[in-house]
Amino acid sequence: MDLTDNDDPLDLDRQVCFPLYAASNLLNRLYRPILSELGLTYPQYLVMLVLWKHTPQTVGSLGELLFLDSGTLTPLLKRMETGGLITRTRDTADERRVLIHLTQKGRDLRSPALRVPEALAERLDIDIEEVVRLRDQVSRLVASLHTSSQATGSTSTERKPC
Amino acid sequence: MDLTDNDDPLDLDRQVCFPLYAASNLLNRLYRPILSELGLTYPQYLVMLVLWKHTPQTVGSLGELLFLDSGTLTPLLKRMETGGLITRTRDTADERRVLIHLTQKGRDLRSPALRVPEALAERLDIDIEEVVRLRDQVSRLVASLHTSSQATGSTSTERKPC
DNA sequence: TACGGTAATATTGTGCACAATTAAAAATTG
DNA sequence: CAATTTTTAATTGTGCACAATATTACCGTA
Repeated sequence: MDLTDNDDPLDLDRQVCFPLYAASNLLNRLYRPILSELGLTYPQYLVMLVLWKHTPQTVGSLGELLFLDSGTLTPLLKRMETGGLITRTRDTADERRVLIHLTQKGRDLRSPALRVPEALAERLDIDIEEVVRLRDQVSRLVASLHTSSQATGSTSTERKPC
Repeated sequence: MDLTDNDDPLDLDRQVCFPLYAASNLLNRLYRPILSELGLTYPQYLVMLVLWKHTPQTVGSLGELLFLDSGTLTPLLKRMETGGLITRTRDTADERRVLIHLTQKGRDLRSPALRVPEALAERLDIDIEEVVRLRDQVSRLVASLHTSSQATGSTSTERKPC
């Protein structure tokens, strides 16, 4: 039953990526009914988190912060524009850029969204200390993944399986 | 700069779910070119991991192991059948079930797939100890998410934000 | 001031992921 | 055994996620 007591590199229990994949799916499933009351999907909620912090953003700046590209963001932002949460306008100073601004409706959504974290917490059942550790460890992985996706070369000697 | 030095519950850096979401996307992006050489996507690779371990499976048993439902698996398995990796046949003993068997081509794919973990490891740059800790912590989260998605009631007093 | 190169966004096509619904077979129960 | 309920998978419709490509705008230089 020990997860490490196994020498098959293709055993599901030895995979690092599968728990991350499963956790992401399960969390999305948990968020869905909560966010649907606000008329948001999870990636749309992430865009709102960024915009509530600092406006305007461009498609590119959102993509850097959320690790998404225009192929994902452009249609997503169009749906949010249709929903009346944001505006998409070409930057007159640089016509290549598209500026994303919040509408009043988008700003007003922040207040009810403040209850989202606790609504989610009600559906979970984990020690808060462990969650903070988990967050910081996954964040380090994300940072590592982000840099390794840019530079193919590596300097470390210690490597790891996934 | 401290991630915890912040009292805004809607700050992106305080989210637990966002790093998991980002890590899942980034890992999938990393797997893609490696698995495409085998003609697999990441969820298809997970199905193969299960089938290489034990055959046959049903749509339901695969769904339980991978936390996916028939809406995702049915079209995915049809593509794998079209690709010649598996067969889908109704269970004669219980006509509701669909049995998933490996074809010879599917079995033969295991040998080249043995190199997938190391191919992925080459593109990462993390200490192996930390990865094992991460895997076990995320696995506990997945277990917790799995149970909390079934039973709405909870007994713990300590809750956590996300 | 054309022009080659680069940067930012949009488009296209494929494959998930899921809620909600449907369909059919099996199990249960009166 | 007939009616009801449950189980299993498929279908439908929406929204990501991404690679590859296209489009348009900026930028530098000769």
